[in-house]
Formats: sequence, C-alpha cells, structure tokens
Amino acid sequence: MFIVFLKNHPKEENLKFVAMQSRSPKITIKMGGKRPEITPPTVRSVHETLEKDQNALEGPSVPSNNDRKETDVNILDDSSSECSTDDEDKNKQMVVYDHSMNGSEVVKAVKKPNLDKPRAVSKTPPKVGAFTVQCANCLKWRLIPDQEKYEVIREHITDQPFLCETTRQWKRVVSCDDPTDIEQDGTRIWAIDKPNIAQPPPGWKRILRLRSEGSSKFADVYYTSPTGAKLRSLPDVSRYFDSHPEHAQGIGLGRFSFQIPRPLRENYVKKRPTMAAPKTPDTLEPSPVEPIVWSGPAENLDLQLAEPLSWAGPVEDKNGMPAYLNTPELDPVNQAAKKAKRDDFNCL
DNA sequence: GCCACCGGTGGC
DNA sequence: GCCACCGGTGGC
Repeated sequence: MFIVFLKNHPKEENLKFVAMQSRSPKITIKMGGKRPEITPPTVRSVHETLEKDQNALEGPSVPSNNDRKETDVNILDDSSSECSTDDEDKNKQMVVYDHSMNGSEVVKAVKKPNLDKPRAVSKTPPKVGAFTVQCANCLKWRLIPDQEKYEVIREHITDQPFLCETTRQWKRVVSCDDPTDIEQDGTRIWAIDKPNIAQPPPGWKRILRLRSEGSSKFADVYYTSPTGAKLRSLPDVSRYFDSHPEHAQGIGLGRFSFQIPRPLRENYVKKRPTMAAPKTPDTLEPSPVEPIVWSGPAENLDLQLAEPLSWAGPVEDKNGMPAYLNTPELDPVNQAAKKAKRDDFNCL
C-alpha cells in the first residue's frame, strides 16, 4: 500500500497532484513481503527527466519489481532529498495529474515554471500529492483521483484487492494492458500506507501531515470533527466524545486510526539516538592498566575470588581463532565497513 | 494567543 | 525499534 508525496510550491497549492523531481532512490515495495528494492539515487537532466516521466506515464512500461504479488497502495510526495543542491533544485520539474477531465484522468509532464527561482520555502513539510494503488493482477500503478476514493480502497484493500478494472468506479477505462500511470523511478518520495484503515465517520476528516525530512517522525495524523475540533490521538477523540455525546452516536473509536505511513527511504526520518550499546569484545578498547596497590598484609597475597569472573573478552573457536571470524557482526572490520556504508546514506 | 510543526518519551 | 501520545515552541 503506497502513498506518493509531493511538496507543492506555494503558488501551486491549487494543484491537487503535483510531483517534482527529487533525487530519491528508486524504491519498490511489496506489502507484507520482501524488503524494498533500493537503487542508488541518480541525477538526471531536465530533458531526460521530462522524457522519462512521459514514458512512465504514457509509454509502455511495467513495474520494475516483478516479484510483487499483493496489491499496493501508495501516496507520493515530491520532497527533494536533503542532499540536493540549488542547482539540482533548478532541474526539478513537475508532473501534473489532471483529474478534471470528466473522470478520464490524464497525466502529463510539464515543465516547472520559473526554474531559475529557488523554491520559496525549502523547509516546509511536503504535502501529499497523489494517491496510487497497485493492481493486484498486473502490478501496475493506478492513480486514484482523490483522497476519498483512496480511503475507500484502502479500507477494504485486503478483502477487495485493487484491480485496474476498479478504476471504472470513477468512469475511467483502463486495463492491465495499459501502461502504468506512474513509475517508481526515483522522482518522487514514496511511502507505504497502512492498509484497512476505516474511512472517517461522516462529517469527520482524516488529515495526514508529513513532516520535514530529518524529523523524528515521518508524519502526523489527526482528525477534524464536525465542529472543527482537531484531535491528535484516540484519547483526544475519547475526550471529545465525552464532551460532545451528540456526535458520538454510533461512532466507535474503532473508526479512528492514527497510524502513519512509513517512508520508503529509510533515512528520511532521523533515527532516535540509541543508548550506549553494551560493550562487546570488539568494542572494548584497550585502556591503560591501573596498577593495583595492595596495602594489606603479605599473607593475603594468595587471596582469590571464590567464584570465577565471567569472561567478556574475545572468545576463540575450536581452532583457536577469534570468534568474530565466524560471526561477522562481531568483526570490528565488518562493523567499520557497515558504519562507513551508513554514513554514505547520511550525506552529511 | 493560536496553531502547525517538531521532539521526547514511555510502553510495548 | 516502533508507535502512541502529548508537551514545547516558533512563526504568524
């Protein structure tokens, strides 16, 4: 289940579905199954990007991940990577999803106006730009015209897998033979949405607010009540019902879910600093040995501990070799390589 | 003063 | 490590 996120330019707030190029890695994902496939980010020229987006939206293409079986739903965002530069920002362009054509959605790539101007607010959190669901049969992505339809699909995605034919609900004629609406080509930020979330009760609206890259959380969910109250948690909703019993009729807390999507890019969210890890043999640093000063009587020199100390030092295998050679996670060299790899992703 | 956004933390 | 929950705060 996917959502594609877009960060709208302030002047483009009226555009419902806008995607801007970013250097996000290409990611595909399979619900409840294999890990996402991530390929390194690439930088493309404006021309290349335009051509590729056109191909993605109009040309014959198929999802790159062939082993997906389940239906996915998606939300897209545009937000560029923290590693992007002003020059790269200039190369951004938009893909506009125009669903205003009587249900016959047309997706077209357009050049972003004012490419020379940097985006007004680079720190503003991204906005959801598009919803897309994967056909359970052909695995192609189908854009969903609006959030309401998306929420309907999401609510029953497990029991009623999404198919290309489902788009006929909004009078769109598309089949598995048609090219995918949108491709996971690294030009957008994708997020895995949670399946089977109930539609908000009548009069209520479920709002998803994305946070900026590097935040401690990816997003926040809140509900707006019929009275306009903004509720941030189930206890909030419960308290609201206590004070507005007239709005609680027939509405259980089960109708509310504050689950947030998960970004496909693992480093989108700042990792919580971990507690100091217990020292393992490979992390133990040689430290200066303090001389033991013994001031007791000489006859106590043979004093020994009654119980043997547990040994936390390197353990040898049966051949007398360090244990970490058989256990890569204990290998200090292996650990250093892993750390270097992690640092590569941080771009800091 | 309000509120969107963010950080922290306790519980699991 | 993830998530639910809520307090803090900067910008308006």
